[in-house]
Amino acid sequence: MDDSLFRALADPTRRRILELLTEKDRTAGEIAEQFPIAFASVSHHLGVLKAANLVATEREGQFIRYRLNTTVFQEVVRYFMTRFGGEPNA
Amino acid sequence: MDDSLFRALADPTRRRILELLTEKDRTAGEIAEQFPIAFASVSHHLGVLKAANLVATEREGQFIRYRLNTTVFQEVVRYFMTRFGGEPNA
DNA sequence: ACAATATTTAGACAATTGTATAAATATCTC
DNA sequence: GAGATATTTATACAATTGTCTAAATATTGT
Repeated sequence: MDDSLFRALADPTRRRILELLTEKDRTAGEIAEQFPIAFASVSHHLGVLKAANLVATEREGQFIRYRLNTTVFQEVVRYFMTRFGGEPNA
Repeated sequence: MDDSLFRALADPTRRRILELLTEKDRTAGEIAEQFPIAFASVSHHLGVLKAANLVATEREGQFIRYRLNTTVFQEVVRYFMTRFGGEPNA
């Protein structure tokens, strides 16, 4: 399991971004305007999420649209299920 | 979902500690000797895991035994299932 | 080609974090 | 109670991170 994945999930702003993307795909600007921090800061968070493969992007003219990479979330769930989902210890 | 939980999971040493605890409960010393870092550093990590409620402790004489708190892991799985486990977006 | 809009990248800085050593606390044995 | 073992807490420091402003890149429309 990749280290960048858990580091990416460690920040509350990034988790909020992911939750926004569960509702619908959004452009960087649409995402950024939901937060009180600078656009450049949100862009940085988006970069972290993308590096962790939690989101994917597609250019649409001047806009860049972000969407969830649901595959990776399934891997996260599998990680927790297999390692920690079992019966309690002796 | 508590912020301390995700921050606790963000460190690879701490995730390794959790994996060790899936095998069997262990004392702080047994855990610490698995890592190349100082005992005090491992103790710090154990404190973080405990603060996040990912582990619980019980004193056994001079030893302190750590065990997984499986309840919290189920909450983590539920978090990912409910928010990100659904169908892909439009 | 220029100006406007959308987004990222670069550089700087303060806050957080992981690690270390040393000191403190707790338990056990003699 | 003194000494040994187990563990945590305190303090310091280097590395990482989140945020900012300013500059750079990309696209669109005139």
